[in-house]
Amino acid sequence: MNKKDIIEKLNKSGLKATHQRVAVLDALMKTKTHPSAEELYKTILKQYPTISLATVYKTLESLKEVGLVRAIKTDCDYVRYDAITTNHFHLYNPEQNKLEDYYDNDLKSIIDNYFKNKKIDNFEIKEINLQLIGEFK
Amino acid sequence: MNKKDIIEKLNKSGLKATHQRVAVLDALMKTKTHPSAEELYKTILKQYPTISLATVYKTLESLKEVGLVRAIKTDCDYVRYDAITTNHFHLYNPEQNKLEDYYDNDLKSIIDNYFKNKKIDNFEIKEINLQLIGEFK
DNA sequence: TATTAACTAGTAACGATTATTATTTAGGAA
DNA sequence: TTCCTAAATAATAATCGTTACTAGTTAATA
Repeated sequence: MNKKDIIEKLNKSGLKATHQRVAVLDALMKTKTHPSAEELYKTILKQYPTISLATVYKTLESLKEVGLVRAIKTDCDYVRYDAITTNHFHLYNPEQNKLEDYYDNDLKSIIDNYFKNKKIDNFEIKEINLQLIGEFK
Repeated sequence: MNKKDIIEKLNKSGLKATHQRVAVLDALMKTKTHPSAEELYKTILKQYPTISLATVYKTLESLKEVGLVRAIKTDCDYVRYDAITTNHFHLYNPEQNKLEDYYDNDLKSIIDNYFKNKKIDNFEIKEINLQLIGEFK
């Protein structure tokens, strides 16, 4: 995705398309490692040496609020981020601290269909968060 | 579950059955709110006024290592704990910061069966972590 | 181009968690 | 039972990811 598209994405979400926000969203969309704010900051510094770590945090928070970005909590002690593309799940290994996307439309359908029929008392599902813990081979 | 059973549980797991560990496990098993270490500490203080917060943290870590306790990460900024009984899922609302157990053997079977047939390349599942985000009514 | 609300940089502060260390204790051996 | 010792705890300092603060800057609109 090029810069124009990113700027449009931001504007559509009601956020000012600042250089910093474009840089953060761009960097996050380009990686598959689900970086922390700090990792993202270090990456962005190479292209944008004056950006502040606090800005990266604040930007991620703003992007999260408008739904362009998702925070992923794992067993590790910092938050990792995910540029939202489509519904997917995650594979995680705590020893390696490795986190990967897992796309599985079949499983997604199965779970979605399940909850179409089975309603939970006193709870309305907005989002399904599935993390598979295990070992990468 | 009474104290004797808790002590046995600890011994079976290879942990010394100290008063502190019994108190922590007992308190965690008695609640359904999935408390944080600090909340648990405050609860335990009433019965055990000399226990230290650091001990609660360390104890939870030990119990987690042997599989008697599970850490639950949510959108909120602290870790919540769960005395493991049987496989279950969680319902969570970020605004209310409310976290509840969700038992659903049907869904559990569906997912387990799904992964009996469908293997993920280069990944062996050890545990399935499902959080349903939504609104309590 | 001028205006201004929104945003950012730099840094201090916060708070959940972990590390440290002197003291205490659980559980096995004598 | 008493003794012994490795393991655990209490108290508190330190850590570190994240957030708050504030003076200065900028994107977007007229």
